Amino acid sequence: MSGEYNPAAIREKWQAYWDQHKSFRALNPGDPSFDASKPKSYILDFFPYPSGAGLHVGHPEGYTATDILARYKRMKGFNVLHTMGWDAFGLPAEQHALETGQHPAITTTNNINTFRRQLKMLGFSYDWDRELSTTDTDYYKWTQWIFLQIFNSWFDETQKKARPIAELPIPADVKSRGDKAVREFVDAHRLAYLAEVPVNWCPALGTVLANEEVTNEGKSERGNHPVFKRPLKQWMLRITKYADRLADELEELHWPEAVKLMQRNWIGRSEGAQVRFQIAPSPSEGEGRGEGHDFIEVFTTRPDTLFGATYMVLAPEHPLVEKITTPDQRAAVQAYCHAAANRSELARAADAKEKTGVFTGGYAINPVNNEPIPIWVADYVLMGYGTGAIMAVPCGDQRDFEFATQFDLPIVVVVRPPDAWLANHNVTFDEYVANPGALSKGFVDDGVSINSGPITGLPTQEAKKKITVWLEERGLGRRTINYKIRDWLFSRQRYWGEPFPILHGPDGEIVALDESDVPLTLPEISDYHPTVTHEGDEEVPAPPLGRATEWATVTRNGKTYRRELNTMPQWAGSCWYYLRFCDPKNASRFVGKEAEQYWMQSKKKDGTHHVGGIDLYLGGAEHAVLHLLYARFWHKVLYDLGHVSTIEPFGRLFNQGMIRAFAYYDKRGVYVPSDEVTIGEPVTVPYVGGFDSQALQDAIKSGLTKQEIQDFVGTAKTSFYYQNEPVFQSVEKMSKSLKNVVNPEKVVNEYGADSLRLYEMFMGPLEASKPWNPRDVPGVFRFLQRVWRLLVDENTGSISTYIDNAPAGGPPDALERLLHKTIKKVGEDIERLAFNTGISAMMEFVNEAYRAKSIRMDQAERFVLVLSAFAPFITEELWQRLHGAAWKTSIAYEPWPVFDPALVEDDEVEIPIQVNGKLAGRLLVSKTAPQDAVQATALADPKVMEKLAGKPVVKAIYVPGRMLNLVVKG
RNA sequence: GCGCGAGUGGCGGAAUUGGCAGACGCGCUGGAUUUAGGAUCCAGUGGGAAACCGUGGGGGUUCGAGUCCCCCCUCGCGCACCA
Repeated sequence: MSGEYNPAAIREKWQAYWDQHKSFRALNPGDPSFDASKPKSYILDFFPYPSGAGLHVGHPEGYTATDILARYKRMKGFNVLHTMGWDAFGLPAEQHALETGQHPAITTTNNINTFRRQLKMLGFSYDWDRELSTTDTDYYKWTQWIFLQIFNSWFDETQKKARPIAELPIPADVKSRGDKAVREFVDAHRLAYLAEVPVNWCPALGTVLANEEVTNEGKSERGNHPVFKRPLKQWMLRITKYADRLADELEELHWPEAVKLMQRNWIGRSEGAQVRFQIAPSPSEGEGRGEGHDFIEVFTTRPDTLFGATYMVLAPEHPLVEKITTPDQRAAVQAYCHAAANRSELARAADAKEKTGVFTGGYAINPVNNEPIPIWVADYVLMGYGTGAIMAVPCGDQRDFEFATQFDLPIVVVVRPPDAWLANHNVTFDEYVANPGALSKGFVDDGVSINSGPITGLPTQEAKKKITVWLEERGLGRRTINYKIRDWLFSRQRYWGEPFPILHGPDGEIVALDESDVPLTLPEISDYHPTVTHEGDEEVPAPPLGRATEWATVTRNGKTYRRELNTMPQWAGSCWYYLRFCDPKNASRFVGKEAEQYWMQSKKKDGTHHVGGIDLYLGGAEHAVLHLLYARFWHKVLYDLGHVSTIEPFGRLFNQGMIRAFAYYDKRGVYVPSDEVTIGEPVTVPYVGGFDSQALQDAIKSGLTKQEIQDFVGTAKTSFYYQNEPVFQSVEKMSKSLKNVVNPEKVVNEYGADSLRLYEMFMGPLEASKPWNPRDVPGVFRFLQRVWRLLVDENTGSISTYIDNAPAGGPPDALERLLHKTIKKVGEDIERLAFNTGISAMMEFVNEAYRAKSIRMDQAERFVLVLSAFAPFITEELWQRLHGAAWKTSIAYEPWPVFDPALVEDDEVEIPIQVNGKLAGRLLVSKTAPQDAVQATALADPKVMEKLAGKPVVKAIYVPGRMLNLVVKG
């Protein structure tokens, strides 16, 4: 090898070495030579879906960050668990199979091979012996096993935890009704159950879709086919039982607050009251209607406004609509409900500005004042939330207010707004009460109850409590908690997923396979298309697994059973992979107890256990809600059943920001090719700020001239040119259509893996969304070249002449001090995932050593150690070269260098001298210098004297080692 | 509409607790070396001739504000009739 820095050759050499020596194998408790005295660190990436496109630059961003931390922790003496696997079930491979006929397993294997090869190029220190794929039989065996645990348990409300189904108490009256009744009772309490639920049904794809697989236009994300809401019998997981724990137990986690908030919002816990409204005989209809026990139950968070309830609204799907509607309103109501049924929920929400609705002709009795109030049907009330019916209080709710003003329904003010609010809206209290509809908005916040019987005069919070008690005493209502979260729709009509370990008996009996019967492997089929069958008029999904007729039929004890033909959603495999990584080869358990306890339990500084065991879980924000919520739910079930030892899986969570791309467009808003844009003199040109290019083009098309638009929008500075015309820079998502996708493999080939790693970390804060600038990559490459030339003689390839072989020790020189600072700074920055500033500190050190053209051998070694967490390839090579014949093994387990706190602090510092807060001069002083000495020196400084202009100092603020501020009058 | 986050040179960004704004890198300018350079090295680089002015805009607190408070603007993300 010649002496020049050759990243490609170095990469190949060390990649092979690490592979051969299994350098990053992590030992488990019980393994020979496992060192139990070391602390552990479990550092985990969101595992990828191995798509056909291979790695994009977003993958290495997170993976490099965790790799730096993993390498650092290893050098700090931790046992590190750092692993990689594949979330490989899912729709793309199946779609590919539909198009090409290639089995999804083949596509998946090919894609995994590409991903693995590309990841290995980047030098990540994964324990590749622990690699797993959710599609491995050995893996999904245990996914099915966990499903069986969920299926075979129920939620005990008193203990607030899951328990084995065998422990479910069966009420005597159920028992007395026989085996079938008992079976149905049990099935109705399982955490996994079959239910008829409204789902997103896409006939063209032949499958049910999750909400997030449906676009805002009510089309399928794949293929853009229409999607309808319809009831279907599907597998559900009872996640709602865990709503409180999922919300409350977020508290202790070291997670971004934004993610916690998103999860809490998704769970959507709100406290209020359920209130019963009797249905009244309609005045126009006379007697005979609404007799018996008919009542409408509503949920409200504002029971204090009950006296202002002037009408009620039912969702169009509400079961009582038909009963309540009077004959003369029937046609209108039916038409309205029919129209609502044919619009997706999303379409209904889209035109939320316009309230629609129709009067049923029926009335209900307001339980607090016995007033009859009209019952309407309107689609702003959703069947899926609360009871599907509301009491409408126009004065306390913005939507009710809008509806009331639109349909001219009475508005009764029952909450007195604060005076400030009234003043803000230019009305007096009397004017507001007399005519609240005159304003464009009602008052919906907390105030003081008025015209409200027993709660009149009480502030909102107290009024809520008192009226709830009042209702409870009279049997009219009770305190309730409502959640937005729904049970988890857990089945898909697809081939490429985990089969359910479930049999259906001839009489509708649901039978789970024994634990010893899993894995239930996917059968081979020749056609992956889902289809529909017809049951009467109904289209019923026929999942592709139905084609495996032999597989699907099972005979037991002379009875014929049909296998469940649905498969599990892609989320299933990712719900527990972090547990399998602890013990991936275990054949008898989903994870060995000892391994689980070692890797998943994490101690806090005070010695107590952290609620969640994984020390760092890092990935994109796109999984902020669903994946993390589902995985937490499974984990809690496993905890309740005694299978895992922590209540939460992910102690610390971090979201990396998205890497985007610069894009350039000209004054007409047309994109120009990025690689032909040049930088020139900054000029000020008319600019269409606030427009994106599409909006701009639309504006031009709609008749505005370029000049008119420019006059309207002002000017901006640009220094980018395309064909001598100034162009504007914007930041966009990388996309195939804009042709701005950066391929990491190309960057590796051009600059080396270390440069790619370093650049991705140097771009900016890990959590920030930031643009990829190809122009900046050579900067970090040059840094690595400088490191190389500092330590290696380019002509001979032996150790550089800059290296001074003086023994370590002796009086600390400036470089030694800087090295100690660098070691401290880089270590701290790694811990807080601030890699960009750590890299800049290393650059400063190299610049300094380079300026001096001299570095001691022991300093060189310590610096290489620090750099090795970031740039593993070049540092392995340098480590070997620095040691010559004495070299033994990889740098990866060398101890992280220690810094001396005394050498990190400078004794003498330059501090600013300010006069009235403005800089007047600088002074080199001892850190511990007393104020009077510093002040005396400062006052003698000519520049300071000039600033003071002879005025007396009335006050002086001195922060030792930081600054001195002299305050003068005037 | 509601919630969260952000706005700093020509560009990416730094400033961890209210204490020298612009670290580090890119780009640019000048010089050295070189047959040549998209290589390397050295120096300079917020604006302004200067006094001074400068962290989206306006106000405030403070000896002192990029950082804290109030109002507004812009961008990004999330939720979106959740009663």
